Amino acid sequence: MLTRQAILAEAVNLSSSEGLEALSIAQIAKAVEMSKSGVVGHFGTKQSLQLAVVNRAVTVFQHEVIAPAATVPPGLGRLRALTANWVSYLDREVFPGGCFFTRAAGELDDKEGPVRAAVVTANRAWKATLRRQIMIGVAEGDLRPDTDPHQLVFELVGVMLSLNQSIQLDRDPDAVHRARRALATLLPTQPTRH
Amino acid sequence: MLTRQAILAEAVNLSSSEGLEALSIAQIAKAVEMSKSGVVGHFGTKQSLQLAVVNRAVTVFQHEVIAPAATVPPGLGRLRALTANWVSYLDREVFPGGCFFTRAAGELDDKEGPVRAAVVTANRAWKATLRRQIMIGVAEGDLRPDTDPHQLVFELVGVMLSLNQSIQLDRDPDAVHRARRALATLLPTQPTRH
DNA sequence: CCTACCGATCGGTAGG
DNA sequence: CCTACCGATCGGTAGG
Repeated sequence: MLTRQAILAEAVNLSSSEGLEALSIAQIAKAVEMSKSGVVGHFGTKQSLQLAVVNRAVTVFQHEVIAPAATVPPGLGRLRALTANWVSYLDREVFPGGCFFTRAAGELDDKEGPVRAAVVTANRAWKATLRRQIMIGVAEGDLRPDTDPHQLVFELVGVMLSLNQSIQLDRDPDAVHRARRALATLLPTQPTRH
Repeated sequence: MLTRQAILAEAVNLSSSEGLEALSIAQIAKAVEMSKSGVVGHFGTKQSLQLAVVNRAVTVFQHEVIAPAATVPPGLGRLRALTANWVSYLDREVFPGGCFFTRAAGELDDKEGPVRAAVVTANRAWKATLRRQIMIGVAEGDLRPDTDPHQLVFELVGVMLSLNQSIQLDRDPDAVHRARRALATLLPTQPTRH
């Protein structure tokens, strides 16, 4: 089990910077100083390994972005915590090469199969988390009553995708600042309660 | 020269759906019913082929998105035309698998070299085009005087990245509607002159 | 967990 | 433009 974790950690890093498709059992084996068949033994096929990698990335994301926001009361406050953690997660490059899911999404667009499905599920769950906090924020009067939760999620995700690209492609030192400004426009800064 | 164009057309399609890295000379050769060395003869190396593909994609993008907006007067009007064409370009899937540049950007994040540089240049030129129209719009009083052009470009790009992902990953039939709503929020709907 | 091997595919070259 | 080949790498298996 310990080696399995070591293999997975290496596989997540490799697939985050080289891509989920380019993930190579041989490369992982070399990185963890093991034979190729030793690696295969833990996962069976490359596809199972890819699925395990996606699940591991989900765990990391939950730990880095979602869990720390759980201490903040639901609604606009938690929504702001979630987006702030999200910016920080991209800024700190928790995954080498930027957001693991953005990268995986781009790669798996066209390829049907369980790996794509796993990424879609993770993405959907994350959007649902955001939407839930938006709905609570609306119900509590901290967000405008005519707020369309799906629409706001769409726009929040846009800010994060733009941030990810600005960091990774443009290497723009102002990227984080821009993202925070955009978020401030989308979300009221001070949760003014009742 | 005709065969070169045929090879390029095939290469653009392949790299748009499979990725610029996964581009395979052998696959292209099969697709255009030619020998591998026949293909190589036109480009020398895989890297030159990739560069030619990027340039070809730039030409397509200019033809589909930029050129049709040239009839509209510069400023907010043209900016709105550019973004509308951009939405249409993603909606019609001019490139199979979504925006060629978004995909390439995600893939080339980490890999230094001329191919990455070409994508960065193309991306920068496009952002500069948007920024120029924003500045004219501000100067003409059609956009708020406190508009930060870089900031607005960042947010416009976010809308398009979110649209691309919604179409390609989520396959959300409301994606285009969401993008248009987001754009309407960012850009005044009626260019009210003087 | 290992070595040793399989068939397939890769980018690229030699020689014509 | 072709055939024929190169060394490298791929995912996966046999047999231990």
